[in-house]
Amino acid sequence: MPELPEVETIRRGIISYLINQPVEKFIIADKKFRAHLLPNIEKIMQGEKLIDITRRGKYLLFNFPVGTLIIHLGMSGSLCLVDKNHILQKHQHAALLFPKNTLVFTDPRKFGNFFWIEKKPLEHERLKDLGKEPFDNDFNGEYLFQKARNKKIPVKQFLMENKIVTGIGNIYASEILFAAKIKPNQSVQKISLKSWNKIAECAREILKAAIVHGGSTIHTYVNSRGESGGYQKMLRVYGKEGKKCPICKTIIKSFRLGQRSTFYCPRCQR
DNA sequence: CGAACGACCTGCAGGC
DNA sequence: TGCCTGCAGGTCGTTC
Repeated sequence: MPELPEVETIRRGIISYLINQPVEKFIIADKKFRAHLLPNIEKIMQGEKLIDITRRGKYLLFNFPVGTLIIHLGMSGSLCLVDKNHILQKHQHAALLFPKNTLVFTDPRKFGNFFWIEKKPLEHERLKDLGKEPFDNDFNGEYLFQKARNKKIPVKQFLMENKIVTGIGNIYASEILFAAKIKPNQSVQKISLKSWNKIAECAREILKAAIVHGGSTIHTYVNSRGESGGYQKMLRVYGKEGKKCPICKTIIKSFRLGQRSTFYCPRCQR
């Protein structure tokens, strides 16, 4: 579900409701989801005031004075704000109760992860090797070009490597390469600096537009209504196999690349 | 070392 | 209606 735009949309959607609020209670409803936490975490977090919610790649960081709760939503995870009297439903594995709202973590497939780290969250094992953020000033064609040396993989898989650039997943990788007019299976060895610049530029544009429109999937995180994000209807190739290319009307094709479905226009992308 | 692939989970759509 | 297969927004660990 969540790539960078969805995670960022969640962050923006909940932060104003929760910032500076103390945690009244932290509930772990399902012991089997991937909660890498201390046994006494409920006690540790009780009464702690939420200082800020930040993001690194697809990870959300809930910063408290005593430490940081790091949340990754996996494939099917979501966070939503519900009323105080909410009763946890199926697949709702954890909840953070604040004075005015409750934040609920829902994740049918249980690929999502919770971590707790006391100091320096960016040095957490899962975060320390992440690549550049697409919106970093020095994320550009030159950076990608350098990273691609010594690599022999298709460009789409390259863009989905979090050690190269964080936050681009299966949907946006296809969308970005369509915008950049590059074939998903093009070897990174064959891509010119000029094309890398185009890819970097398109990545920023696509991701920015997706954030502005509330992501492609879940949109409303308040009162738990799971609506589609506004960017869903702006997708140009992802999930469009058999439909016409919005630019040239050629039929969009799809194939498997690295075990992931991949979409492209055979005429626009070369 | 990089690259390929199975594993982790549950739900749903489609074919028979 | 039910069973089977394959697929779904991610990423880790193992193997070659």
